[in-house]
Amino acid sequence: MLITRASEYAILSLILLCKAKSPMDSDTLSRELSISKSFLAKILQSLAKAEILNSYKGVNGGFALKKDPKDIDMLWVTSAVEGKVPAVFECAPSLEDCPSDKASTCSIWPFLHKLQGKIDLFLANLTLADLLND
Amino acid sequence: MLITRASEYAILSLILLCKAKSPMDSDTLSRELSISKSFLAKILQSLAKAEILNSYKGVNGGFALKKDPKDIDMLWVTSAVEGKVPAVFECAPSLEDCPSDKASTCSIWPFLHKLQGKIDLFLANLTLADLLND
DNA sequence: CGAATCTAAAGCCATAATAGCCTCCTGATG
DNA sequence: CATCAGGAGGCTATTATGGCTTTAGATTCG
Repeated sequence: MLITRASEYAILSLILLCKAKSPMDSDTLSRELSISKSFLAKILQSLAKAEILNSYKGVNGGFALKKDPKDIDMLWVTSAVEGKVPAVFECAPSLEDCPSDKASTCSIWPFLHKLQGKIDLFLANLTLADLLND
Repeated sequence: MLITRASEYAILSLILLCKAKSPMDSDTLSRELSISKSFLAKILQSLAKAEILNSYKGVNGGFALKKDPKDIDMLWVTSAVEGKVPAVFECAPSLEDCPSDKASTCSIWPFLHKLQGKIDLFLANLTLADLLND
């Protein structure tokens, strides 16, 4: 969980960038999507750092997909934008870090772990191409 | 998207309530889960309003599942707690409400609609029983 | 029955995180 | 070197999270 608007905006941007074959600048994207320009700029920068987008400075610069749409999955996108894999619960990824002394006998950790696995699998199997095709 | 901690806490509570066969009060649940008592109380009230939980006042009162775990799906839970179906984007559920004059020719709506459908389907097909079994 | 007690329900207020705004800096282009 | 667009940081507004208090319904006991 913990999926915020940043992930939404990232996906929307990727859809537009996928259709536009030349780089689009953040200003154009924010106008097209009616999204806060500065917030979107940070999101695009995150996507660039994650190697999902290429960024180009200067005249006619902007952002463009760095990968094929079929190679861009939503887990990657949300992780890049949220700064981490959207975690169901802080303790879910690793039992070792559990602050509780009940770590080894935690009654809900197995279920959280399962839920997290299902969410991750869903996001990982959903690519940008899946959203564009069919 | 727009899935917050409230949904997490709701799921955690349901898992515990599923295992405890007599009603648990919000105070006990908040201690078991190390969650803010007052915030959890509001979440439990939402789940009660959505007919997912029964609530009992007075001595030995608390909350208990109203339905069978296999009949409680995550779309229902998140909708109840977030106050609405977690929407990818405001315009996604209905094209009619689109504030843009490009409604009928919106270049991303079809993709948003598809994404929303996939998320809804995933959540709707994931029941509390699924998290407890296997 | 009536009082005391238990717990949900509902409101208001404080804090923390997210979303959005603005300005300056950096690198690229012509 | 003038201009364009990304990079980075600080600041504000909005929303989410959490705390606290009061009210209301249910139970127990005398």
